[in-house]
Amino acid sequence: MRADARRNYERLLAEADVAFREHGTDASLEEIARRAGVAIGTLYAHFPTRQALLESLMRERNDQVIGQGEELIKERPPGEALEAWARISVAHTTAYRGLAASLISCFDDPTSPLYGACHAMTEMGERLVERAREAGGIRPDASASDLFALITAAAWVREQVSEEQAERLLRIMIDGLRPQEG
Amino acid sequence: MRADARRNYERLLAEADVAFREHGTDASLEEIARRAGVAIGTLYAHFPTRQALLESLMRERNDQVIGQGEELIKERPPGEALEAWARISVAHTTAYRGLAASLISCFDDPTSPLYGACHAMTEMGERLVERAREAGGIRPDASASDLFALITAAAWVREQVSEEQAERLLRIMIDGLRPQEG
DNA sequence: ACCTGAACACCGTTCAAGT
DNA sequence: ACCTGAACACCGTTCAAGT
Repeated sequence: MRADARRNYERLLAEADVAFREHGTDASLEEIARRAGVAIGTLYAHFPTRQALLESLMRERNDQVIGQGEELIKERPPGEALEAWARISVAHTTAYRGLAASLISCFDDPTSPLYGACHAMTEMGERLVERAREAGGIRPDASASDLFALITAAAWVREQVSEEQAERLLRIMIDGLRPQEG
Repeated sequence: MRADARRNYERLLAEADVAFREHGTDASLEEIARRAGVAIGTLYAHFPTRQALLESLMRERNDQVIGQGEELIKERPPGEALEAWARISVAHTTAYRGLAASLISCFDDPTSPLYGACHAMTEMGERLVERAREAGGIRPDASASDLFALITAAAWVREQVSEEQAERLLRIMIDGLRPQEG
């Protein structure tokens, strides 16, 4: 990659982050290009779709979330690790308004640039769920895709509503994941 | 209201319903006007905002949901009534893609045309929650706003994902609403 | 009292032409 | 190898002019 191209790439990512933070994932691509000091065609050359841009922005952060899952598995009892990782993932999915929707909609779309990210998260979820299930910490029928739906739903609520309210629903969902009597 | 105005009003509502069903609540207003056979200005004269249009579309349906809540209170035990009404409300909120977001975002915005609908739903939720709480059917700290968040979150998931997956998460959320051990 | 539709501002996306 | 920006298609919203 040529040096000027690399520089444009970095500036586009930085401005996209600013714009997505401020206006959500629907932010204007033209404004991102303008603020990065490049023509709109340059943005499209580097990122053919909005999802591709989003994927590049999330990549590092996503790796971190997976890494934190590994650590939790090593250091914490099953139920605790699962809940802690769910909370980390919700916070992660709250980076931009609209991100939760982008993530859940690529869950079963292998052609999406974000599919890899979803898949990696689901695999880590699978390990945490499996471990908690063996320990009897969660209901036996709970799956990794339930956890994924729970995380994105909690993040979506968090986008729209007070932190207190979002926390209350997250509490209810996590409790609902535990073994049920009767 | 003049007869021709009334006719335009009705046609706009009918076409908006078609468009929202097909493209979600972000459907093109210009297309709705075009299909209704009126100029775009006429649409704006009848419905100053997209939310106002949505509100008119939901009004009847909303009254029905409240009415069904009344019946459930009369005919069913507290826990059962609550769960049944939650399911009815989720289905109601699934009418158009994007409706769950519109509803939750007007929850604490009294200036929104949809505020009345949210408020009515929350009041009915309050009655059902109160009744279930007295019977010990739900956790003592659960509130009507928790129920509202739960319903919209479940509807949002349903918009994005298979009915089976949505049902699984709804089951988890409703179970999490029950009294928790420990 | 209601309707029309041009006008304005904005956006996503492509692609021929430039360096 | 990469960048530019005009061109096209589309949309939301307003408002002066018409009936």
